[in-house]
Amino acid sequence: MRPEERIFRNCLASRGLRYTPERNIILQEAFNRHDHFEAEDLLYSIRKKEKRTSRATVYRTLELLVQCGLLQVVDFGGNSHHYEHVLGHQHHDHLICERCGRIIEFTHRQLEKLKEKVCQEMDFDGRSHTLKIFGICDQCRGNTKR
Amino acid sequence: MRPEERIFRNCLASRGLRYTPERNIILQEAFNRHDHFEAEDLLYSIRKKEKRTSRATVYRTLELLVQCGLLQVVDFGGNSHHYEHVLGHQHHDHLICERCGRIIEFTHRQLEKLKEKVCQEMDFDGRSHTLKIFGICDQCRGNTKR
DNA sequence: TATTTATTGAGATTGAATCTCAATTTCAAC
DNA sequence: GTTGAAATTGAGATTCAATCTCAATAAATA
Repeated sequence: MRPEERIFRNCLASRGLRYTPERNIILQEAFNRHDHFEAEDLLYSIRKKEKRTSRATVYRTLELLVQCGLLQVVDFGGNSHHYEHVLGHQHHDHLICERCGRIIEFTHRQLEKLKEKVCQEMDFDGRSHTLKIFGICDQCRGNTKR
Repeated sequence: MRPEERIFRNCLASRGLRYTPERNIILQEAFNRHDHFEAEDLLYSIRKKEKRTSRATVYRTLELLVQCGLLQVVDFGGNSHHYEHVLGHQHHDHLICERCGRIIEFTHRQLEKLKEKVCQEMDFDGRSHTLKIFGICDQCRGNTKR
């Protein structure tokens, strides 16, 4: 059994909830993705495969996956939520290209340290953070056009 | 004339747009605020003062104020955009209390440096950034309750 | 004055997300 | 395997911020 499935099953069980076929399909589909995705995308993919699932169930299950620590909500400034995997991915932050919309992940050791420092100075119990840097990516800078 | 008004007038003029009474009211109201606000809040405040303005105009004018560099959109994870002043406020980042929703601003010199470094390493032309640290604020930690 | 262009506002529309509730499924207890 | 309690689902309604439409109006220019 894939690790995400075991975790999801356990998390559900611990709350008296069931591992249903629908939740299975949505879990599979969410973990087939290798980058950020939106709820509507996921719904669309599932329906294209003739697997019937309702919009409500997709949204509900994504919420459960977040609560179980398998997914995370990331906001990139659009009008919809994006999700990304937590399991098997160390914490990272994002570079966002304002021209092509590409999202590039990065990590930097010093950032964690800096965060600690800020929290100490501000007397804040920091638990998580997001850093987004907006700008122009290398590919777009290469293109003089547009 | 207040600096924000001069800037707005200039910015509009340079694009062949007009400084209308409605735009004036919205500018005033936006700059009376001293913290983050939402478009609907602003509309409500204006209407409470018997100044008639349409929803469409508020949204359109806020967009203009962003384009003119007077306001900035900030997302705190809710379902609506928040705006904050740019003019007269140096760049800052945010601590967000997950318990009481309080938003605390902070700045840290090292963060700017770190950003430069990351961009250099990633070959990215960074233009702006946002760092949000989520956690529990000092006040809420003081309250053992809840 | 006539013409062009920008602006406004009421209301319709969009679109993501959530909610409702009857029908269905699952599970545990008997 | 029957029964009852609880969880789950899905179709469609609803919410809500945000945007769009378009006719009426206002301002600038010729």
